[in-house]
Amino acid sequence: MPNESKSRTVRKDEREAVICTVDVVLLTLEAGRLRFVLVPREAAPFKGVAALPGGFVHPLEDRDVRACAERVLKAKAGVEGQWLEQLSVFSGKARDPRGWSLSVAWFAVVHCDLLRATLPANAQLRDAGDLSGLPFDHDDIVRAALERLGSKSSYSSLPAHLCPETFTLPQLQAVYEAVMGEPINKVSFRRKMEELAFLEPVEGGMTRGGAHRPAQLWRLKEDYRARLKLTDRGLNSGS
Amino acid sequence: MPNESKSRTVRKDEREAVICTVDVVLLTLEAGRLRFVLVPREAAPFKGVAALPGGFVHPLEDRDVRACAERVLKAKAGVEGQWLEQLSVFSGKARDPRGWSLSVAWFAVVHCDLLRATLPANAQLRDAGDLSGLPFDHDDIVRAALERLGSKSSYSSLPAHLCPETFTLPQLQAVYEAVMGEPINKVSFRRKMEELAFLEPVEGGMTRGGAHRPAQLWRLKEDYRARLKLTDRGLNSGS
DNA sequence: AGAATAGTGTCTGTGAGACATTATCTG
DNA sequence: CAGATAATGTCTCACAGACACTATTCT
Repeated sequence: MPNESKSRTVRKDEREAVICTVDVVLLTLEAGRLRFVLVPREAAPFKGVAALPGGFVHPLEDRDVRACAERVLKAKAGVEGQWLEQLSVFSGKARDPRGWSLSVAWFAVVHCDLLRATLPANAQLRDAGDLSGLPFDHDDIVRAALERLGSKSSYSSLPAHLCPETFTLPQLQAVYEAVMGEPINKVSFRRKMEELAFLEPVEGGMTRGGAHRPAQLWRLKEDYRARLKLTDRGLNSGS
Repeated sequence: MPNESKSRTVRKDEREAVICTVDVVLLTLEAGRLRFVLVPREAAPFKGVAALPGGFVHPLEDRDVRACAERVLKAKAGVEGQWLEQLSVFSGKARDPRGWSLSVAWFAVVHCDLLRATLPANAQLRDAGDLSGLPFDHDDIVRAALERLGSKSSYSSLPAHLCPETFTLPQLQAVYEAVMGEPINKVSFRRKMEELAFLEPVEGGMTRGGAHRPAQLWRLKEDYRARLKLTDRGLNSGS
């Protein structure tokens, strides 16, 4: 950390300044497809272009970069987010025409109903397969987020945050399959869910289902719900 | 990214500035024990205190934060490092008495002979179990590095970088065990190594061993040696 | 020969996937 | 009752660990 070589001191002139920002890949699952949020940029560069929700780090307002990401998420996408996890830092001279920049990239996950309820009108949901036309290195950031999502999902409670409050096991399985991009064995899936034990059954089947046997409803156990605050266990620590 | 809320613009006064730094946890294995490098801080705060090798991000010199970490590693520990991987960002107002700071933490790995050869005289190797007296939040950073090391090791080629150029399988197994903190089944270990296929045998056994059967020497295949440049696959991307 | 460690062959239990069967709804 | 999907029981195969045995050196 702050160990300055003695020949130089902290200079604050334009050329030395580091532009510190945060970018969030906010993912959701809608109609079985992964999508992420883009909002039009309010200022130059790339003014008006659809970009990841992001913003400068504000030392006076933000307790740390996590708080900064939460603030940006709330301001740009109107969402609190149910899962927020640090991805990686993207940095360098080339990525931002204004100069040398450092962006702490995050990835977040919400259920699409929650998202739709508060998403600003000018925001768009882009299909995860389409990374065309993104400004800066936002395509790289989205790719990193998708990769992380895939690798983190088998098996954590993460994908359950793409579901509504309550859900059936077949629904949840479909989400896992969408996120990991491959079919899962039904029996194995159920065994795994039971073993991991972060689900609890809800009273009352799924009566209004259709012409078939109703399914049991489940929800995340209490401990696994308040993700935003408690994330950052395991690999990713720090804020 | 850079989407500034319209009520404020980038102000460069002291209170708004973000202190951008890099800190590296440089790990090695010596006499079967994990150790990490500490160097005395050259300037206030904590002048003279043993701290992680670190320094300010220099936009004029550093291509990106990875290059910055490499520069710091070279300057403070005299080492090029064989594995360098982004850990996480540590940030906030409290961690540095000078003000709101953002440190990109890295973890690096070297063989102890290489390290000892160029380590500055004022540096020290601290046992991984001893996190006492570290300045800033360096104890948190080291903890994160150790956790990452443990979780990333089973089974990647990472621990092999804690070995000399050539090594025997029993030696390598001991390294894995030290890093993961638990004994490994010999047969499983060998099966795994063969399956992962990043090792190749070296001509000539380990004749001068002792009163027992000599062991085959192995080394990392070409592709797995130049780690510094190629890392950042899988989870951690960006720089 | 005996001690010590390297390296290999084989057995077994665990767990994941495939498949089949039973259960429960609607029309 | 037929059709549809949920839920569960069971078989098999792959794999990881345990154990035992063989191999090769030095004293």
